Amino acid sequence: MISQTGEYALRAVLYLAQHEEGDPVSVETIADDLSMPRNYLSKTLHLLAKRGILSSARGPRGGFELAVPRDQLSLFEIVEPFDDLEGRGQCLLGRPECSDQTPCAAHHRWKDLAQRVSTFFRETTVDDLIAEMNEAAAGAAGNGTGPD
Amino acid sequence: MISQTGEYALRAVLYLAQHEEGDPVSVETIADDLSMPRNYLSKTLHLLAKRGILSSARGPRGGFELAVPRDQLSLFEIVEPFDDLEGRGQCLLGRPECSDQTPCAAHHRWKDLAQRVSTFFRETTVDDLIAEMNEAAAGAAGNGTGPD
DNA sequence: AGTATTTATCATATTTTCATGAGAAACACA
DNA sequence: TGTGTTTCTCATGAAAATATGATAAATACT
Repeated sequence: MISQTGEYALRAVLYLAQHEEGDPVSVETIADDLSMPRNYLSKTLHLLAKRGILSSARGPRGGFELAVPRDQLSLFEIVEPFDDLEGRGQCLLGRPECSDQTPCAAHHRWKDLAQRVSTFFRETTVDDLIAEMNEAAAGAAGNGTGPD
Repeated sequence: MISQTGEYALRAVLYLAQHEEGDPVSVETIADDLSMPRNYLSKTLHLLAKRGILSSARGPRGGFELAVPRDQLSLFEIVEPFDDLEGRGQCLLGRPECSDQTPCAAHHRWKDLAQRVSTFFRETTVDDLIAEMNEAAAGAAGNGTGPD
């Protein structure tokens, strides 16, 4: 659905959202914890910083941190620099123009689903996912399954 | 959503479904009409033939044609040899295992949509798309917009 | 049999994506 | 001012996806 790079971006931002207290987090730490290629992640996060989604600082006590409140940061903004989620690539048959007026063979059956995917990325925030993780963790704890 | 190759496969099969009367269609013809790389398409269709979706014949009057009734051929079968639509790649965060029991942060919000996409490919047939094209064409004809 | 046509197959090239490595630039702290 | 830490940037490499070209194998037709 999304590229490897987009997935790295998403997971790294999620990680930063969970470690918001205190100093920024270094690429080294993120890459180690999430098993990602260090320098590649560095470039990826740098681009998100240029987009204003993260802030970066060099030198000791430097690193990356969120530059936007978690509940105002959509998945779309994180992934969009790396993957074309809308516009081109929207048409299942790859047509540059595919609309209600100039539909491809799949248009009417596909567009609703494509729209839902688009909406998912635009309306789901980082905060939503963090909240869901916490709920899942809490649910597991009270489940008899136990933590760990 | 799907790879270039998967898209070629889909469009070519659709083309074959629209030209089912008479002789098989040569790769040359399809590639020309749909603006696809000829030899690459040849390999792509060859794989579909090995899967039993198309039948191929060499020599004069040879070419490809559907080996399965249009209304029994799902988009899934056509695209699956080229794109992993289910299983891996299903998890938005790329986890090898992601289920209700071991959910990723996005699992609960994403799975319904992923399921819908999966269902779309499994349940939509070539015949469905052809029918929709014909309806669209008929609609345009009666619309005042006119054909052409 | 011979010839033209068409798929099948192999070798290779190109492009894009993903990844690694080294050094420059900025910064905190002593 | 110096030193170590970290991002930034560039150069390069590896792998996968996409594409091209040439030839072999099969077939229909004369």
